[in-house]
Amino acid sequence: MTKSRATMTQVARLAGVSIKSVSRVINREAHISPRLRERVEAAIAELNYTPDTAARSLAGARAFVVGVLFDNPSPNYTMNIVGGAHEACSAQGYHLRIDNLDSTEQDRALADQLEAVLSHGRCDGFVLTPPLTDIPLVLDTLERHDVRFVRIAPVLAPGRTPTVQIDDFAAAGAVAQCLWGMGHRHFGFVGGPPSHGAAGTRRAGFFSRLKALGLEAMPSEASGDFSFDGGIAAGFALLRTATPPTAIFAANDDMAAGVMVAAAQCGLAVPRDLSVFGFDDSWVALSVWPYLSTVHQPIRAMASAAVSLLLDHPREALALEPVTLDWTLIERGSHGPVRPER
Amino acid sequence: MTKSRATMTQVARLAGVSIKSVSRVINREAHISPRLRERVEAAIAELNYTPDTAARSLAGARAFVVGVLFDNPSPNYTMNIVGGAHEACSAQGYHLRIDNLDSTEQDRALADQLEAVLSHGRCDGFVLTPPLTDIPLVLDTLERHDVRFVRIAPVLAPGRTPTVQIDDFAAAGAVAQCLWGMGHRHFGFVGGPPSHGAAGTRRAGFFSRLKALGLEAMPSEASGDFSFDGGIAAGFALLRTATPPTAIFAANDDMAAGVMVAAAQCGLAVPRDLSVFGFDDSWVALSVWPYLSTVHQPIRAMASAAVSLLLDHPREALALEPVTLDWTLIERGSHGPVRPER
DNA sequence: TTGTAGGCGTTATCAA
DNA sequence: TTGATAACGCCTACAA
Repeated sequence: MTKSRATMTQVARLAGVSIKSVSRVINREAHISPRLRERVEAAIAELNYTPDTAARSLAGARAFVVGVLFDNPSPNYTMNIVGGAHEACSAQGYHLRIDNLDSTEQDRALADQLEAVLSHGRCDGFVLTPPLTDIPLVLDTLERHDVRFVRIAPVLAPGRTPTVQIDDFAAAGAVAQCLWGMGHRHFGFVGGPPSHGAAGTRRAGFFSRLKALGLEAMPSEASGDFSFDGGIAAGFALLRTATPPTAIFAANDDMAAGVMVAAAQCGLAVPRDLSVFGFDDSWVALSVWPYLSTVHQPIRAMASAAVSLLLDHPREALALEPVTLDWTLIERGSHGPVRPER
Repeated sequence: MTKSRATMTQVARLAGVSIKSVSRVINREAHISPRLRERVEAAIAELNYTPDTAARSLAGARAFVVGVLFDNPSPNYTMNIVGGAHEACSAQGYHLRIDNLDSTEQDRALADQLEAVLSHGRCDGFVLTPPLTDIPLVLDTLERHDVRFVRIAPVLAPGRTPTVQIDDFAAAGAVAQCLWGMGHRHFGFVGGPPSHGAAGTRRAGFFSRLKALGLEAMPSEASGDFSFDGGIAAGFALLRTATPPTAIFAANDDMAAGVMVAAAQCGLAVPRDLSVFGFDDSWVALSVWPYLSTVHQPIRAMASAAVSLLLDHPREALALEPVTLDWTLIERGSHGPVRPER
């Protein structure tokens, strides 16, 4: 039952062609007659042939390995990235490597971590996720080593490298629009740490739309650090004031969940007394009650796209034009119309 | 700066030995004189040599790939499994494959999924996670294909295959003990679906200890399905009764978080009016307020151990004696002493 | 458009 | 205890 896998030689024999021709078909090289290709493909199908990755990487230039570099505390986010990247890899017979860096380290230590990763084994390219995407040292080191990489949702120097992203600015604007449409006029915003640049973009999109809508008093602000704890603290800071906002937009879901906790502690019911909006549509959005209204970010798809970018383009032809995927406004239970003033 | 990696031949030349001897040292084979080994190791260190995985797998019997098979909806759980497994793999120069099966499929479809996974590429072994660990069809298929695998926290036929686990029974007993010690006498238990056998073990451990402690009225029960939603529903079922429990133990954290929501809806404050205990110490435990008291399960370590089991033992020497790791009772904010009867 | 020869870096076989 | 030498399955040159 354990029949050994077919080899290229066997395929060639069955198709009555040379092994090199089979190789050409497999690698979609040019200059092959349709007739030959057809016969080879038939043989491949009949033998259920799959090229041997080890042999290919030994003989050729490719390692058939793609790496994901991450430093994101949220397992939800990372799992989606890994899942999406892995899917794209495995569809093309590539392996996925994942390496967790610690960007809070000193520059020197971070550089060492990177060197270790790079010397660990051959790799055809890397996918970078925030906040690594915005650390100059990381980009510099990778470029110096002449390694290909694609960044996901970077903020720093967007045009510098191949990129996959969503339009954070527009999405945050849509949140503002939605809340405004429900009558809210007093807003709060919970931002992220400087290292997560996307928080800044979301803030800008939110504020900009509100201003365009005619809002005069800009939102009160508090800074979380993209964490649940930070969200609770920020929520208190925003809510325990003379004129608390009726709607709070947090730059990610974890912080939004924290804001909901703060609201409950303050005796405020969500969404009756306070509307809350998050960003990411991560796992936590469905682990709070009411379910969190948020912006869905297609993280898996973004990671897949990043890998495809890496694999589908020859070494020097990586488009620098960012690939921009669609976000979706997810209106669940944590927001609603503003209550009439008492 | 991009100096190409050293090869075995170069090491051999530098050490003044044959390439085969280097190979022997690398693979820790027997019958090598200390002197030779020493020289080879010096050369390896000097050249900073790392064996080429592709070449090794082409020439040898190993593929240098380990697979993780999962079907667990919780990204936290899966991420920890993947992280731990990956760590162990990469320490030994192995790649990690991850494959998501859908065990809700019909037998036939599930078998097809497995066949697809198995024919996808060579693999030196698999790590199975619940609930796949307890599906006879999966075990049978894997064994029929003569594939090595280790199960994590299986319930079905524990001695049948190499296994890594914790003592769910004892851990659940500790929860009972803790709650009992705080004066609770009216308990509720939220169980899981039959497919997740561990829920049954936890139930048994909880009930058994309570009985040993002298409790007469066994806990009221409700079944969630290991989900947040299920936990909310189960919480309502348990709480909206004439004599609601003062403490509820849920078989996992997601359900416990749901119970907390139900409690809040019922006007019960946690832990003042109701104590809640979860199991797993997953991400959600720190995304609710108060933080969830729970049992810490060393998931990463379990996955690492599973991979080590696979890699450190020759084909037929996989110990059947289960490897049992330690759990920890994590007492956070969701439980406390029972309130005196009103 | 197709085919031939050689080699990638390692392990396996067999001999010394 | 060591060392030649032949695979492993494929790709890169080059030739036809």
